[in-house]
Amino acid sequence: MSVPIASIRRLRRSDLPVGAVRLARDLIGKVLVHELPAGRLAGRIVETEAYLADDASCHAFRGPTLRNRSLFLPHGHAYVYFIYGVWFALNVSAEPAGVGAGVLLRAVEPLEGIDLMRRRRGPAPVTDLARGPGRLATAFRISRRHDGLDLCAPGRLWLGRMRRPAGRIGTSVRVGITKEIHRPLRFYERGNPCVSGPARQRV
DNA sequence: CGGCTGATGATCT
DNA sequence: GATCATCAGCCGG
Repeated sequence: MSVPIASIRRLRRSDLPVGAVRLARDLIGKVLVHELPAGRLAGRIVETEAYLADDASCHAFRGPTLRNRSLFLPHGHAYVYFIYGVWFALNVSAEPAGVGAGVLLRAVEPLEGIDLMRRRRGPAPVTDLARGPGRLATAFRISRRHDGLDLCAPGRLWLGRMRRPAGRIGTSVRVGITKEIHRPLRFYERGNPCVSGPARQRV
């Protein structure tokens, strides 16, 4: 049973920077919260990637479709997609309405609800529970239902801030893509063991 | 620890 | 029919 952290405060839309690169950097050290009947899940965001409107690896690059339309909502909305037939991944829309761009949440450091996360993820070290976008969505029970949700509106899924500041932020190329592979659009808290991938990816 | 590989289904061409 | 913003499990060092 994890102890609730009293001072996680909701972020309003005006607290979030506009623009995928700025938002991706800004979300490091912020908190993802999902309130469930069984308890509250919370985790510090430690790894993100920016996907830009003019970026061939962004799902919105070729214009809106049924799948990617949430990326065109005003910044601060959830875009959830299903990948590899198995996983969901959570993004935050990043630009004004009509511009398709977002920030992929790649990893969080679990703060609250660790038992609940394990119920979904199985017995795993705390550092592994939400280490990677698919694991994060599983641990936080994110699914297609949450696609299009306003993360800045009153609701169960939201972004927050806490006292603890972000550590040093590292930058690198993005993981697992085949287009625009050289753009430095991945951000992470340096040295944090909850950052995804092999050790060199969190230095 | 790190590298490799098969699984699995929605989406778009 | 190809592709895919991944992961668990397995094997070698």
